[in-house]
Amino acid sequence: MESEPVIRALSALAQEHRLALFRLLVQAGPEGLAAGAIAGALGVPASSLSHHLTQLTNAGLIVQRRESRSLIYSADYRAMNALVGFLMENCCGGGACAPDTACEPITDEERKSA
Amino acid sequence: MESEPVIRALSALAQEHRLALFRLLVQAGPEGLAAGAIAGALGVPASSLSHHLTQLTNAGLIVQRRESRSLIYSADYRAMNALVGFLMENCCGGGACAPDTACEPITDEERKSA
DNA sequence: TCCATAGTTCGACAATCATCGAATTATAGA
DNA sequence: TCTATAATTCGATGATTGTCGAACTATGGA
Repeated sequence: MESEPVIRALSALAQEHRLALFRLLVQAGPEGLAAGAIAGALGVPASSLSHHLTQLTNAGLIVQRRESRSLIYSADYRAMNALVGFLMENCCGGGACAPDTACEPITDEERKSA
Repeated sequence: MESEPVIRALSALAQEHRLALFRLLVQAGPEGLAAGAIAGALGVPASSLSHHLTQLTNAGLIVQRRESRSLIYSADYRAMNALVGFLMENCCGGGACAPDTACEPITDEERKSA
């Protein structure tokens, strides 16, 4: 994987409203949400939201589909997973560097106790 | 976890040189690398690099230690893992949304075939 | 066709960010 | 103490980004 699309994805997520938006869609699941519903949930003006939706779409993190007059957005889980994989890639030079937990996503247990 | 530190971490990584720098440290393992060695590896002027090192440090993604005249930087794996956990949090509303692979990091097999 | 609804594009402005040389601070050795 | 090495801080500059109202485009129903 090239690093340029990764930068785009990270830049897209590195913004308060877009991070909230992406997480909203991640939690909404494959059904997604209409642009208007998102604007309401986040309290962001329509034109600003549209700008953010474009950024996330260009980054490949979300996808758009039309349903009558509404445009429905949903998270692209594969893109998110690819991003995570890229960050973890060749952790510690590919060798044994530390307990497994150090190179894998934290477990639910760890997350709750944090 | 609050979203503000997550934004800081994502912003820190959303930059060509810092992403390369962070990945360099991830691959270098716990031993880390001296600032000068990093500057050489990335081909970035010392003052620019220092700026980036500060950003990554403030984001909690890397840590610094002194070893004689050199300052050694190394990746903080826990921070990276916490970041990943945050992005995955409550995926699909916490319910069964899709095959497991959709909410977990991709496997090595998938990564290679991409 | 005409109107209402759903979103996007445009344009301008303020704010933040990356860059890099010069000056500065910190450590170690002679 | 004096010098050399290692790295950071300072300061100025150009570029990118977030914001939002107004104007525009697209769809669907009467």
